[in-house]
Amino acid sequence: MPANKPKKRANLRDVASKAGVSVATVSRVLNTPDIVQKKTRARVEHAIAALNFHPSAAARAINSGRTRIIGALVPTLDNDIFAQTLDAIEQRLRDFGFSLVVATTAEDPEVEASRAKELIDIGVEGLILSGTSHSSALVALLERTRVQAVAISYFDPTYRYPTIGYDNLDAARLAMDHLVGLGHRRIAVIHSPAAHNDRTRARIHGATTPREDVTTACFEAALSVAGGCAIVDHILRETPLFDAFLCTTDVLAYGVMFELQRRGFNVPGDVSVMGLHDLPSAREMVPRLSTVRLPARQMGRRAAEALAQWVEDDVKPEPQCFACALKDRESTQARRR
Amino acid sequence: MPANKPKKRANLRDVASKAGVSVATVSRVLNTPDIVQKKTRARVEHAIAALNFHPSAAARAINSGRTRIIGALVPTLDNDIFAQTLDAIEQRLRDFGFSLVVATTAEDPEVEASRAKELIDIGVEGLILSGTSHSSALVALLERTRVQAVAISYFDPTYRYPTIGYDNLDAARLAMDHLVGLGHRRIAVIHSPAAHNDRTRARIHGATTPREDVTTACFEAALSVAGGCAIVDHILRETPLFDAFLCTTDVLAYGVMFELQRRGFNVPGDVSVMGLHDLPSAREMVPRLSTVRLPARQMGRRAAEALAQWVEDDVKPEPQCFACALKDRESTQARRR
DNA sequence: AGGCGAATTGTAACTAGTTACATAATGTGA
DNA sequence: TCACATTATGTAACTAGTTACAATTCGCCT
Repeated sequence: MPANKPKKRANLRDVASKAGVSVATVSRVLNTPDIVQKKTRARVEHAIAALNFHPSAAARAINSGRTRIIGALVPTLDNDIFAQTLDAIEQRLRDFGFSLVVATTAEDPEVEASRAKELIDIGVEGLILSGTSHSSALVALLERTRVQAVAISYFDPTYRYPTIGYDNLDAARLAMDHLVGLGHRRIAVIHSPAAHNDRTRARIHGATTPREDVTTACFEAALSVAGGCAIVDHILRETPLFDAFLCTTDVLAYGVMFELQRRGFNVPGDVSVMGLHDLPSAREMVPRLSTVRLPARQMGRRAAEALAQWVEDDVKPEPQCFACALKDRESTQARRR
Repeated sequence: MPANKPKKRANLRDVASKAGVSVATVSRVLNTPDIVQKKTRARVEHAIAALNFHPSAAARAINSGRTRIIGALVPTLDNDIFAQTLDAIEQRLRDFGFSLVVATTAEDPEVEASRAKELIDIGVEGLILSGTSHSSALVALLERTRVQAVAISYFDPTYRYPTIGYDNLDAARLAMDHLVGLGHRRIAVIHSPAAHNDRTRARIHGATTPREDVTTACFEAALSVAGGCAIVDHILRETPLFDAFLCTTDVLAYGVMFELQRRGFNVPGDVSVMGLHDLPSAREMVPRLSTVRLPARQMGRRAAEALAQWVEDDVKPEPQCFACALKDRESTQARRR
């Protein structure tokens, strides 16, 4: 068989020789078409089409030193806790001409560091991290590569990277204030695994700040609706019913509420349930879930634009704390006398 | 002020001269360290550390012609319909050494085509599409650039790109069979916007295939839990209660069920509700949602590995259809006589 | 017709790596 | 101690673009 054409992708030189012009002219047609004479341009464009030419992003990146890619490291894509934030990030990054690469960390700092390394290896110009619990390897890596990073879902103005988030402790306290204000005294705090998760720890902290006459008991559940169901099952096996359940995330609150209802308890008649996040369905369920609204979309938007501007114009963003808001709905009510 | 150091990122040449070796040696230390003498290697590594050197991904890509990036185009990240699939894709791609770039299309083929263009411009080696409704611009683009693509969430072995999904029509029919088998005769089909969405249309089609004695009425709702609530509100305003609601996605079923319950209807006592997807919380809610399980994770895994192998070894994957399974739970029951 | 300046286009040197091939250094056996 | 094979390293030419600068072309005015 005769050597069949290697069918290699055409490059700029191929186009230039086909069109009978120099590489510079082709490059101009690509980048500043208006400074090229119409006739020449047409010839080049014809050659481009004929050769099926597509410029190589890598070669461009090598010259500009820019990839216009931002990476986001999130614990998991498996539930919708990050959905709205990621959606907002992706859309806002686009406004600035950046693309988003996503990697999941499974809530493990070592995994996170290695994912970060991979992202940097593919050339991301900035990273969006979740929270502030990161391995020293990650910090060293960012230091070394001078890749910019912002941390979301947490607020700590003293942190080495700008944090763009909300006050988790305060959000939980807001929820607890509400429950205590309704007269509840024995409150179960249901939280997701707290290891390596400063956001969860802050929420637990906010929920368990000692208060007169109030007793709290913490229970760790798997971060899923099923996890919320399971922990209720566990609790009811061991303990008399609490006055109220404070869940550090809506996902758990869903499970808790479902399981309580399944067992015949009336929410909020027999027991109040609070969530934290205000996922889209929280206000649609029955009863509508009382929760603390986290500014997920706002935060995503702001983090995206802050990072984009940092990368683009080298203006380090200020840390920013968005307010959380109590959403008093139907899953909580005053304690029965 | 004296010319401050440009602080440019060090490159391979800098490292070479600092270590007193050639660029080839530095490259070897990076890629095949074992063929470099220990002493030399140590010297180079020291220089690398001293200069804070990190190889440029772009320069590597230019040589290998590889970026090891795969792009995924999904309608939205806003709800959790794609969460599990994306999670599975991301994880499986990692096994093959690929990263995932995500872009959202807002269910609009024109937007999709332009996002695809952007992804290809940043150098993705393959694309994961949702369904088979795509603009001719997108098809032409893929043709031109010879970027491989697989389509998920749909099965059509005749489609120009390999489809790795499930039979939407059949899934809906499965649900309808179940409802009809339970004796329901007046059935409302609640679906998300069908424009440009072959998956939704196939489901509607499957749900509305004429059957003796059965009447169906279709209602389009916004794709959200709130959309499901709103459509129930609308329906109850106009029409006597249906025997059953068949929702073409669990997200809508959640809303439908919540709103029915809120209005005092007993599900499934007064009316049955079926979903389609089997999202993680479907089996946890009260009553547990009867639905048809879509193989979201499996499909994501398979799509990722199929595309990875296609890109890597040039073996075009076979279309693949995963089975859907009826999940008969508590939100459906036989029609009251 | 010659000169000037603006508009186009071309040449070649960059960007930051990889790698084929050549060369140098070392080790081993006769 | 020489021959030969290994092993280690260097040189320079690649990859695919961008761009500073030089050269050419063209129109227009005198």
